Amino acid sequence: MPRTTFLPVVRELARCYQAFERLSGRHIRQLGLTAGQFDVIATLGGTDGMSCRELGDATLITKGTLTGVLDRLAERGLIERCACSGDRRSITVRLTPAGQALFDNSFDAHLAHLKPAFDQLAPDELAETGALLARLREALESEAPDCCEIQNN
Amino acid sequence: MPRTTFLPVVRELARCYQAFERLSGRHIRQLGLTAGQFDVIATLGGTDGMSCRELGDATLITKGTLTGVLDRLAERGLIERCACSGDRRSITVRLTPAGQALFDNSFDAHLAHLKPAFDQLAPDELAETGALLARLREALESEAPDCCEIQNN
DNA sequence: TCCATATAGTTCTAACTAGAATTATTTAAT
DNA sequence: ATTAAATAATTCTAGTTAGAACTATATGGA
Repeated sequence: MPRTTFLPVVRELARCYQAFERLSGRHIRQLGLTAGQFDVIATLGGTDGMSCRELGDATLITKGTLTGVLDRLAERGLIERCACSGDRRSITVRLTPAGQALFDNSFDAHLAHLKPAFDQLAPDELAETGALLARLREALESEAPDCCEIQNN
Repeated sequence: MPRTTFLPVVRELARCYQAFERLSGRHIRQLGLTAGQFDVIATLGGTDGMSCRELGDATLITKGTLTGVLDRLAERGLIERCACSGDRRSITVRLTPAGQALFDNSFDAHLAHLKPAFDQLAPDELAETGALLARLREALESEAPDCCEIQNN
């Protein structure tokens, strides 16, 4: 019996993700940012700030890592942390005017950098890819619950 | 105009890859290995060794990183490096008997750990996912050539 | 009120990451 | 034979990674 029908899919998933990171990362580095830093800037752009928790959820950056990423962005004056919510455990992270300016100047340029690659697929192919990836992700998540929330059995 | 038809796909790609890494990594860590270490063991398993270059290509591990991964595997006696090829710049990396035993004991178990997730998709869905990922990867790679091999224009 | 538990963010550790620079060796062209 | 360019692996740097431990604050019972 063929014991690994899914291994080729795993391989393509990894290679595809890596190819995206390479194309995307090359441009982001030209902006003087890392992938994680750009992710934070792009997520905060157009909002009036969010907590570390929300930011971590939106960006896929783990909370332990997020602290360091925010430290470096704050050092460069691109974001600011303030205790503006009622909960004193929580902080609100927000783009500074400089961070907002960077977002305005770089986000569309970054999309333009990526667009030619995605234009090579037909719209319905792209949509189908997204749908299948979502299905696969749900399957993977159902076997690896985010936290300890193993639902009864 | 909708300026970002492809952003949702990017998002799903990242989330799906991360979900896989989480499911896979959890099991691999129980074996006392990291993802990269397991990748090397799994790639070398059943072969009679390969060079760092071949290993890097097969595993998606960058050559700078590979040195460190191999160092740690060698420290633990799971792989060995020897200068067996004609080219004295090159080394051959090979599983030791202990490494081979680890491969024999863990590879099938790891597949079994992943299988329930992939079983949630129909075979033709899996095949279609793999095909679309391959198409997207090719598109991404065509815009970000691996090295400096920009083909004429 | 007091206590157990949960949550927000930070800190810590070992390992991985890309990319650039370095060393040793090989190959190709003079 | 000699030199220039290419290649294999290692080293180096700054940053990211997951996970676990930690501190501070909040919340929901007894």
